[in-house]
Amino acid sequence: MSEAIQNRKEQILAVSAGLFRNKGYAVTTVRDIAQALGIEASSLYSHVKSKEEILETICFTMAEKFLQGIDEVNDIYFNATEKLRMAILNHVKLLTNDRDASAVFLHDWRYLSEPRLSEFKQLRDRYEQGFYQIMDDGEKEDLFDNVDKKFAVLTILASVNWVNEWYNAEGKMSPDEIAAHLTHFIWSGLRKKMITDINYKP
Amino acid sequence: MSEAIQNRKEQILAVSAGLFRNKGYAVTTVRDIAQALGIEASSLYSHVKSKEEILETICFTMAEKFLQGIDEVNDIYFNATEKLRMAILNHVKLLTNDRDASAVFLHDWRYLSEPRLSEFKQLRDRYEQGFYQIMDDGEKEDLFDNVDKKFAVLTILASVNWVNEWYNAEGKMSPDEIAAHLTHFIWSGLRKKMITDINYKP
DNA sequence: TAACTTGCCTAACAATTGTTTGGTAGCATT
DNA sequence: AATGCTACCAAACAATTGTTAGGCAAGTTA
Repeated sequence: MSEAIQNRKEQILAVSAGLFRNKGYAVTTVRDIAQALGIEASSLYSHVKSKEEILETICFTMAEKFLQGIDEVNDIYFNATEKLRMAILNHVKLLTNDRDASAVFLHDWRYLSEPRLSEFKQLRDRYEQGFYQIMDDGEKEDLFDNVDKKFAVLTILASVNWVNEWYNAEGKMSPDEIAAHLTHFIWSGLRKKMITDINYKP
Repeated sequence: MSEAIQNRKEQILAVSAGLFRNKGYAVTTVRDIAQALGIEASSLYSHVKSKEEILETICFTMAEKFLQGIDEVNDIYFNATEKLRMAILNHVKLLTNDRDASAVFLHDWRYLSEPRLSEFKQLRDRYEQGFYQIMDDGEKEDLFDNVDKKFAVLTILASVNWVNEWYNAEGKMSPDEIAAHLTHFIWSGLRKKMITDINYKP
């Protein structure tokens, strides 16, 4: 029960995440997973309760990481500029560190069944809420142009999530560079124009 | 063969797109589709060759619409500012006009099988290429800050595609307003700062 | 050495999948 | 009135799905 299983279980999770990302959860069979591990399908059930348990574990593990990140950012940093920068950095780092699990987190959660599905959505909302928090701060600090906050948050999340689709570990951009670019790009769309432009340091 | 079938076929496509969007192509069964139409599963095959033919039709029909839009924009307008504005407007309008088919176009194309899958990817690339074209124009016109063009295109597409996830027909934002906001947001991240800021009209 | 546990196996299962076959009632055309 | 076509249906199909049952060889513990 101790280490051997734990390792095997993590293997199963990693391999499954890879398959889910490439083919999608729904069309990945337990036989696919087993084959990728060099064992028979039924052997999986020594380590895992069901196919869906695999999905759950991946989704909720990633959700916790994302949440922990945004909570830390909102705790540690004091102004909205820093917060936004660090929130984006955290997001991009999580995305690029484990692309497989991230893709499952972003796409395949919809195949969870109740009540886990609702729980997951709540976590997602809480994460989104963390970004609203930053927007509120920025507004109080009078940093922003007249922006629709909901619109801004959704567009920010869209840009950062899409990184998962095109990021290439061998590409010329490091996660930090990507985050910096994104932050610059997004910040340009948010911040007060003309006056603050002069003080703006990229 | 003439109108009745044509209408029925369009019904099938519309209903299928809705189901694909809500549940995903892979977990939508032909029995689901049939039930939504009030007929039996086998009856579908009087109108449609296979389940995948439905997916193909939806994906390629939308692909053509998107492509036609970007081609027109690049033909008709002369400067990059206008082109970008109109390309985004076109994209948002297509997305909001048929949310179901758009969602299938964005997400479920991956379930196409070869050779259609490769053909589809080509069309997608051509569409992306249309945006690169605009970036090239903008560079020649010296409108842009020092931006990584690939990065810019991907981020633009990310922002506009995400509209499909949260757009609500009953919401307070019209497609035109969304497009205008997005254009403003994106343009802020691209254009030359300070100097052009003064001339910028939102 | 004996007893247990672990991690895998073969074989089978019930359910669900997309699709095919053959038929039929209603309609339009001749 | 006879013919043919259209849009549907009931029934069945072969394949694939997630999962379970029972067993067995290896290693661990007593």
